[in-house]
Formats: sequence, C-alpha cells, structure tokens
Amino acid sequence: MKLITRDTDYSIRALTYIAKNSSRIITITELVKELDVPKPFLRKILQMLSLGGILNSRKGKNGGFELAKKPGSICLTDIMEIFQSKFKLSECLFKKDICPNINDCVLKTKIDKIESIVESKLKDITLASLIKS
Amino acid sequence: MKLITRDTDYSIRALTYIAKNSSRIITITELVKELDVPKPFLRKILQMLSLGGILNSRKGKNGGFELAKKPGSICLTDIMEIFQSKFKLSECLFKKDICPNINDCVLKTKIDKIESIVESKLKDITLASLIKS
DNA sequence: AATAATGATACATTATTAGTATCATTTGTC
DNA sequence: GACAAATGATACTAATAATGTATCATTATT
Repeated sequence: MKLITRDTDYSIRALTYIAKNSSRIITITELVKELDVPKPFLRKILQMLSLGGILNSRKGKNGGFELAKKPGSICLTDIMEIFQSKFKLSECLFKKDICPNINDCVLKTKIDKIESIVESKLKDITLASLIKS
Repeated sequence: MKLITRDTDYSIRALTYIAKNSSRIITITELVKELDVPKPFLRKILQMLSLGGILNSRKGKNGGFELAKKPGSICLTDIMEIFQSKFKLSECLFKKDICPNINDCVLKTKIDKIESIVESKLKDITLASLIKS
C-alpha cells in the first residue's frame, strides 16, 4: 500500500530544490541533472504542477519554473491531489451499492474517522516544513 | 488512493457473515448467494484466509468454513496483511537510495508517525466491532 | 531566423489488481 | 466402493492503474 506515488515523490524532490533556489528560475534540464528523474516524465509532472497552481512557468529561452506560492502554503495534500485521486481511504467499499448491511456503514464511519486524521496530518506537512531541516 | 482493496472488502463481508452464523459451517456457495461476489474469486480469497489462520476449513461433503479465532481477536490489519503488502505508507520514497538529502528523511519521519497512528487505529477495528451494530 | 525553453497530447510499457479455469484431494452418504 | 459435494493448489487471463516516452506546437530571447 502506498500513500505517496512516484509523481508525488518526484514533485516533492523538484519542489524542494526549486524552493531552495527561489532567487532563480529553474529549468527541467537542471532538475534532471540534480534529481535523477527521467526527463520527459518530469516535464509532464511539472506541467501538472503548473496547471495545479503550485508552480509558475515561463516559456521561451531562459524560461523555467518557480514556486507560485510560499513554501509555507504548499502542503502535501495539495500535491497529492494533483496526481492521485482525491484523498479517500474508503472508496472501494462504498461505491458499490450492493452493500446493504449495517456492517459496511459501521466500517465506513470508522475509516472516515481515520481518513480525516490522516488528511489533517498531511495538511500539516508543508514544503517549508520539509526544507528547514 | 485506496486503503482497502477488493479482496479485503470481500473478506470483511464474508467474515461478518460467517461470524453471524457461527453455529454452522458455511460454504462458498452460500456466501456467493448472500454476498454477490464472483465465486472463483471468493474461493481463492477464503483459501487465503485459511492459510492466514483466520478461517478453519473442512473439506469434503458438508465441509465449509468457520472462524479460527474469536471475532474480537480478528482485526482489520490481520486481514489486510494477507492480501495487501505489509502496511507501509512511505515505501516508494525510501527504497530508492538516490535520495540522499535530508528532506526525505524529514518527510519519512513525518510519514512514519502518521503510519503508526493509522496502524493502531486499524488494529482497533475488530470483526467483533463491526458486527455489533 | 535560430535557439531554448515550456504546452499539449497521444502513445507505450510495466506492475498491480481482479478474476477465471481446472485438476487434485478430502469427506460423507448411499 | 462409487458418487457427490465440498475445499486445496495452482496456473492462467483480463482489466486497470502507474510509470514513462515521443512529438509537434507555442512562446520568448538573442
């Protein structure tokens, strides 16, 4: 079971690097050198982070990426939700309408409770909190 | 993101049914009628629950399945660990040895903390707690 | 105009999840 | 003992999701 997929993983690495070099605009090429991530894949990922409002991009020569917000207001759930479907631990059980009995509802309630705990903990993990070691 | 896969889902349904009818031994055929789950798939699942020590099986005519333990001592993590790989939220980030910088370690620490919370909450969800509505 | 960057998008590959099929073995009943 | 009804073992297939690639278009600087 994975909480964090590869896209999110790579995103975190890229974002921490970008955050640490916030005076400059960073290109994919530089990131690839730094992070050991396949280039076309990273391109796609950064594009999605742009669309998601986490990065700003500049096209053309001397273009690249920079943070669209302060590191303190970029949290893990923001990133996860761009790549992974909306954070929902109990999905698979309750989409199916064939579960009429009360057990499932009891379970759903319990899982939902866990889910909201996890979600709030993940919200606490901001990019800023990862940078200041 | 799914916390609970289909196997675990079906297992829970089957186990609650078996627990509720603990005076009898239950066959796959009966479960399939009751639960709307594909028969060969359910067979495989119950076999794994047997191997995992959660069910006892009896072969031959009038055979079937019954709980191997009290519902109070079967918890969600027991079931999950039979089907899903060992509960580990941060797997994908830290198997790769290419993550030398401190950020990942900070993140790992944070995620590990969340993980242990989730794990203990899941341990609290026993089969018994699902049955008594 | 050339170059160096991202944007958009479709495709390909690999891994995981979900499900099927089949033959072997065990046990109860006639 | 023969048959029927159950699980055991195991190999295979299908569907879906995760991961990654390729390519042409667009934009900005020089």
